[in-house]
Amino acid sequence: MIDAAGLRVMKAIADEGSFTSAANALGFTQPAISQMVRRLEQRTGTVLVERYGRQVRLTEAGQVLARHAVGVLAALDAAEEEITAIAGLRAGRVRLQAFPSSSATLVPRTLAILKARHPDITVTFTEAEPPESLAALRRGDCDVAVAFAYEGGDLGELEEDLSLLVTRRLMDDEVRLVVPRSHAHAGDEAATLSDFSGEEWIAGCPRCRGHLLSLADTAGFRPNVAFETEDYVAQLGLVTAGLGVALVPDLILNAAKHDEVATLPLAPASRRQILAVTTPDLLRVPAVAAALDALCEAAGADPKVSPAQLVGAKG
Amino acid sequence: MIDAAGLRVMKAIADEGSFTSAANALGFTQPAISQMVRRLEQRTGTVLVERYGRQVRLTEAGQVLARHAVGVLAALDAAEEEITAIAGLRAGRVRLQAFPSSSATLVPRTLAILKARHPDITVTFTEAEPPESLAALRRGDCDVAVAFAYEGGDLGELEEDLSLLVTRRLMDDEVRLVVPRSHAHAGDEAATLSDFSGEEWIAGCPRCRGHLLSLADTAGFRPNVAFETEDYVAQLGLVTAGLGVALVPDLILNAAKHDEVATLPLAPASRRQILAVTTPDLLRVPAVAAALDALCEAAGADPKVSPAQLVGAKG
DNA sequence: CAGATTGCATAATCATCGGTTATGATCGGG
DNA sequence: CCCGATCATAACCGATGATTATGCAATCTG
Repeated sequence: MIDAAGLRVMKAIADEGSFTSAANALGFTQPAISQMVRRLEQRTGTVLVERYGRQVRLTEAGQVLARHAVGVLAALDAAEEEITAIAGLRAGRVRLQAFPSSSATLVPRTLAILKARHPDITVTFTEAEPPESLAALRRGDCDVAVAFAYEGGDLGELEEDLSLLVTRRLMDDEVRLVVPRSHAHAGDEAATLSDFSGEEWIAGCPRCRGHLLSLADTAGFRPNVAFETEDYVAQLGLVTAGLGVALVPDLILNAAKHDEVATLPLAPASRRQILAVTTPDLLRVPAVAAALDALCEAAGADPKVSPAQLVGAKG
Repeated sequence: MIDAAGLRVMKAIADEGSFTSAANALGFTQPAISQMVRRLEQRTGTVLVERYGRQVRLTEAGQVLARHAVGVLAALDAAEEEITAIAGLRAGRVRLQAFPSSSATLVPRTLAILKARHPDITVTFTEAEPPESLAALRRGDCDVAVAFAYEGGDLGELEEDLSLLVTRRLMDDEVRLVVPRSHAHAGDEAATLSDFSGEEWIAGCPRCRGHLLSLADTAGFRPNVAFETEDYVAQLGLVTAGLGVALVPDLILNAAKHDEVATLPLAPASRRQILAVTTPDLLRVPAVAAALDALCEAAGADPKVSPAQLVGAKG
């Protein structure tokens, strides 16, 4: 019944004192004001302005509208300002979820970049394994999920349902075999998995364990998994103690101290892809786009820095 | 840029969780919501809803709009409610100005009627002589002015400029000659003004004095005005004390005690019209219209009661 | 007092907005 | 694997809300 335009007009009349001035103030012509008032009057069924001679005055009802206009228009302006702040990255929120081993290096670097570039957007970070983070993304509880996908026997097979989602490849994370320094193969240039079929194995998270089993299956053995822990530092400790060998991604080795163990590249090499995942719509949200850019940059997936350089520099 | 309709839609989506439900809640069809959202999105340049599969969720920007919608829509409702209250006489204001001698009878009766009939409208009353009350009306500081106009030598001549104003005739107020009980003509049925050319006169307000001079001029003499006071009770007191004679309207005589004096109708009779004056626009304001009706009723100008009856009953 | 000026109202016109119905595409469930 | 639910799109259409042109009345001015 009453809309913002009507209120704006009433307030302009109250402020300016005449239809003509109100029209000028609003950038309209005088007849526009005339009929706007007439429409308002017949909509509300009340007299809003009192015409006396060639001057107009607001009636009580008109003053009521003009008075309310102040608050309503202010609220609308505030909403608009908030929206444009979000659009202009002067505000906004990104809810990031990343799997634990990325929290050590990738995420902190991303947050630093984001903070430096857009200090006014607030970033929320939650540690979550890909199944949960992707579920949160689907549920709407998360804007960007950092996940990983092993390149299994059949290359490119992603272990999660990524339909309806968009992914951005951040980096390839090579998986290495970690053995004690004292191990017979510790000095090898590369490790052939079948050489370690008799070892005791230390497995990581469920999906990593699945990957280990898959690789071993290809190599023709079934590994003897003696320990399971999601804590990579603990895995390295167990290897150091000579209690077994483990497959550990580069991403971890770059972040955790591992002087006491030997890390061998696999032959043939095995990698996992680190992916940033979001939805097509969120991709167009400035803050989310900025977060994705920061992730790429932190991962070295930016055109200027090739993934190889980055991995090489740290390995 | 953002209007109330858009906010209403965003809030409905937030509340209902889907376009279809929102459309039902608002009484629209689903495509209406679809394109409303699209318009809003391209106006603001931001993504407002996130489509995931066949469900929609608000983005942060969308939630901002939905959040602001609550306040804005509440304010609009409040404004609308105030307007309809005024239209329905459940609220509203009338600023009444009346000349002093009407304050005694006419105005109190009017206020009582108004209060009984529409207890929720607030009436402001200011005592003012017609020139000032009409000026206030023109200035917009008053909604209804109760004025009087003498029917001078040339009948129907109104002493005020009533262009642009509307008048409603409330009653005819006959002017009587007031003389001491002891006066030689105290027992006459009617008074011929020329018989009193030698008297000392007690004049009232400037316009009443003007009327006296006009009547005397017609009767062929120039009255000797010994006293001037706007206080009618004082006038009666002066007459009682034998200090002179005075022309006093019936309206006063009906209200003030005057046992000690004789009141004679003039021959030929002289009257003043009591008028309610307002502007054409204000006439359509419910509270003003109600006030006018009450005035008419209080004055007996209502069709059911003729002015003659009323005046006769009280004289 | 007449004429110029000012300010609102009205008429005719036109673009856009904001709704409708009809239909298509796609996701999720039986 | 098909069906139902949900959103998107297209075509259409009336009402809204602006414009220009003009009229009329009040006020100011010489």
